[in-house]
Amino acid sequence: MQIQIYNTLARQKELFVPQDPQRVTMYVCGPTVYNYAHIGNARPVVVFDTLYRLLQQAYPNVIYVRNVTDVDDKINAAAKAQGVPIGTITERYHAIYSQDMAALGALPPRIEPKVTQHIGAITGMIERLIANGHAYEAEGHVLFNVPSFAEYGRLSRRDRDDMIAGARIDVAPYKRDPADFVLWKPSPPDLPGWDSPWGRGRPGWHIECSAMIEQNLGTGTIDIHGGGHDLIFPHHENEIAQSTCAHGGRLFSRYWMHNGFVNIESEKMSKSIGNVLLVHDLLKQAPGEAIRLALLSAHYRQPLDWTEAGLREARAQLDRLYRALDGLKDVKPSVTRAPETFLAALADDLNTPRALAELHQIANAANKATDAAEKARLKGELLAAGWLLGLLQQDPAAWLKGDVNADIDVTEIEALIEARKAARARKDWAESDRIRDQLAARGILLEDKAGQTNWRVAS
RNA sequence: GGUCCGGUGGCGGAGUGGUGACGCAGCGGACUGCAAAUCCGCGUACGCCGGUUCAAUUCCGGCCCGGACCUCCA
Repeated sequence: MQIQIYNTLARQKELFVPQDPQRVTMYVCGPTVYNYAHIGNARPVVVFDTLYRLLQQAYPNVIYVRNVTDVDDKINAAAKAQGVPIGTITERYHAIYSQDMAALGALPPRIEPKVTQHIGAITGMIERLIANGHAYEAEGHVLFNVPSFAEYGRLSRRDRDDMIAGARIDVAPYKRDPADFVLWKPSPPDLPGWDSPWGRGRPGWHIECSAMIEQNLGTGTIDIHGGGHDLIFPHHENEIAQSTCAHGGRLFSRYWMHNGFVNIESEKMSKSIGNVLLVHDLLKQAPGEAIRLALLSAHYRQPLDWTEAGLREARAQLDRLYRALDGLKDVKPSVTRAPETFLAALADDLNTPRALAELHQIANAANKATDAAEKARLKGELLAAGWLLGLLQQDPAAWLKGDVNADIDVTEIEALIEARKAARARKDWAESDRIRDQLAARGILLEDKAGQTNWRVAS
């Protein structure tokens, strides 16, 4: 399979050629665990999970690393506000994060490194950068010296003057150059800190990722580095500077991928507007699978407008797809590979809208199929294609009957269906329709098919 | 100001130098006791103005509108 990836470094699609096809490596910037994840945090998780699934289809050994940032000033603030140690905050929210992302169908990454377990790697890397002349100590801080790296600005296509002109924060007096950024900063006694050659302190944000990549994937070139669009500058630019300079100029990552942002009902999601949607809350309103489909319904590089209508539509789409699968419930799938048209869509820079269109085509063919062999093939294709998107792996009946309201139970539904069947047998249409309406009023929809009556929950 | 991305039918959203992806909603038909589901069909969409071309929504130029980023926000 030939995979095309839009490489931010080149600003164009490129053929994906891994450094070593036997060991494909991907690193994605993960969460800072101090709060519930919002829908914007979920997009890269779902997008790169889909890429992970595709890569696994194409390569035997894909090492996907997604970090957990468990040292951060926002964590410190949350711990202080709640009067608990930072570990209490980070463990709590990491656990919630893992649950919520699993509910969205995201596979766990192969490696999930934590910053607190990589302090040695961080200080080691900083020491090398100082020895190389790329970093320096000043007033308890260690800073990366940006002018020492000629390529700085290549990823974000900024030149130094712009960066300085655009700086919104007063330049600290100890910086040699206004663009220099912090690798290590001192910690007062009331904040978490680790002993280092530069005194007790904690790592800057950017160095964490460089060090975790180095410790988990080595000092060689990684294949894919991903994250949100906003991370291009400064975070990824700085990672490139740190890792390239610490690795003797070796290429850091072959491909850089960035997902677009999520807006909420056409507005930017922000705390000040008060429209931040937490995955944890959305999961109470809709199945994780519907949320996932909604996130995959636009191409990953485009902005995604999150709306209630969009979520409803995602649910309706899944109803249709699961109904097709339900129609094949007695069929044994005969293939385990998605059709080429579907794979081609995903392999074209993860074109999930096109892949979804192909999925609907398969469902349509499945609904029409009468030949047993064709049904068996289509069922296999539906399941295999669904797996690549992280969809359609539930029992169709479980999806269609899943959210039965507490005020009605299955026995009662089935008793009413039996009563209706009897009424229909004696052509008592008034009674038959009365029962159907009664169930509909309680959110249960009936479908008469081939002499049988199926029911499902209205979505 | 700099860097970058968009403007496609009622809605979402792909894509393409020349048969209107796909889904949701709607309408008509088949099926059904009637429905639902399913299947079939329908809607003359490509921001504006020029240019290139036999042909542009698709390429080029200009304009208008919207959005993102510009030192720690996915």
